[in-house]
Amino acid sequence: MGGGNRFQEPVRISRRRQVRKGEEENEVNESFKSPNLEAERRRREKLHGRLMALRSHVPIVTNMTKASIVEDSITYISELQEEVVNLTEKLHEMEEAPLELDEQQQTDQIIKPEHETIDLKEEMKKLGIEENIQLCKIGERKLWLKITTEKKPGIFTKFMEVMRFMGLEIIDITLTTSCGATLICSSVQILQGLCDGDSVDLEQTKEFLLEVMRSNP
Amino acid sequence: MGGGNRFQEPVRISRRRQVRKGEEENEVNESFKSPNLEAERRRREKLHGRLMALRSHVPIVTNMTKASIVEDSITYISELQEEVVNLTEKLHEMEEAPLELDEQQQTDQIIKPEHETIDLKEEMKKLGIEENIQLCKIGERKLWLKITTEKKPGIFTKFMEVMRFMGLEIIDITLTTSCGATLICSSVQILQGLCDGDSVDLEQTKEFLLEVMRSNP
DNA sequence: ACTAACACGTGATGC
DNA sequence: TGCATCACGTGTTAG
Repeated sequence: MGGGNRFQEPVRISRRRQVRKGEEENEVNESFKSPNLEAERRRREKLHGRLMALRSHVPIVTNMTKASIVEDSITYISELQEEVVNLTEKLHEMEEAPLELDEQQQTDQIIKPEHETIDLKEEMKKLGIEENIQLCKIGERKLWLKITTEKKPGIFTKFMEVMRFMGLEIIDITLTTSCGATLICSSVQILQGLCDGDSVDLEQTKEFLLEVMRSNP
Repeated sequence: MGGGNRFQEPVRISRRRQVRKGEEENEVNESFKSPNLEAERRRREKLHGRLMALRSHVPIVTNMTKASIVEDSITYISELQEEVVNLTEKLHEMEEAPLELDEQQQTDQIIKPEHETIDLKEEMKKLGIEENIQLCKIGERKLWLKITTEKKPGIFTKFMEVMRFMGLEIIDITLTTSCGATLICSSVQILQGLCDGDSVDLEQTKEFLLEVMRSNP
């Protein structure tokens, strides 16, 4: 792209002093003829301004030249259009399936209730999920715990009962079921017992929980 | 917007036969001077083509005039940009929380843990929390529900029992206690009953839940 | 020297 | 009659 690139600055002073000849006239005119001279100027300015405005709306400009501005704006419009299409697609997908998950098997399970849960435990082990309990002391009288286990109908209720039995008050809790497995995260407040002086016997608590969770309802 | 609108068709035959005068020359030239005449023509054609292409990319065109084309393209770009912003916003909202909450009072309350539990119910009412249940159908056999209520020891267990009784399987759930109030958000799968042909009686379900939650343990 | 891009003034063309 | 827009050819400037 050679050549004088930058927009040429307006001149305004009639630098062209030319002679015009009418069809049958012959004499030389220094005079000024142009009924629409000013109008044309306004038109040019207008277009120029519009182009500059357009340029300001386009993030990437390869060249300051008029044609390039228009060209870049075209490509930009195309990009925007495609982006809009993609976003709407994604959004519609999301509306149908609010949870991300592993896509496939997940949604199949959730959307079609169908036959429930034959061989949950095996499915879980196939997928590499194992029964697991983690405990963590996060405060003087506070615990955080994570439980992964197979999905059983009464598991959550049982968990709540155990918690109450152990004198643990639920501060907050989240439960998620997926692929025949259940994940529970919760932080609890220690109300009574279980507090051996200053410390809590985490290992013992963990074993107890594990045992209870494993026993069938 | 008066004036010759439609693009003027190219003329190509030099219809202007003018006399040019050099700075100090005076004689009349019929001759052809134009080193860059053809180049200029190509440039014009180029810009023209780009403008037409731009016009073809913009759905709404108020006028065929050059300035209008550029102007319309600007507004179109703005619309597209805004749309993109809106879509991304919506998408992000969806990723974080599948459904909107009431915002305000909620977050304000949740942030301050402070002193525990004297006059729970009164405190809740002071802060403007009222027992509230929202239900929302988010799929063929799926419900989303939000419950705000006062903090009661057995409320969560009771909730689980009620869910099981109603044939609702917990897909996921979060519980948060704060300032003597409890917030429960959950999405559930409808296993049995409650499904009246295609639709679910949300209002009835809601009333039932409300009643159960209000009754003391 | 050569090319590319610009602003200018002009005649023409519809409204 | 104006008025707005166009294409054209040109002089000019910068790479």
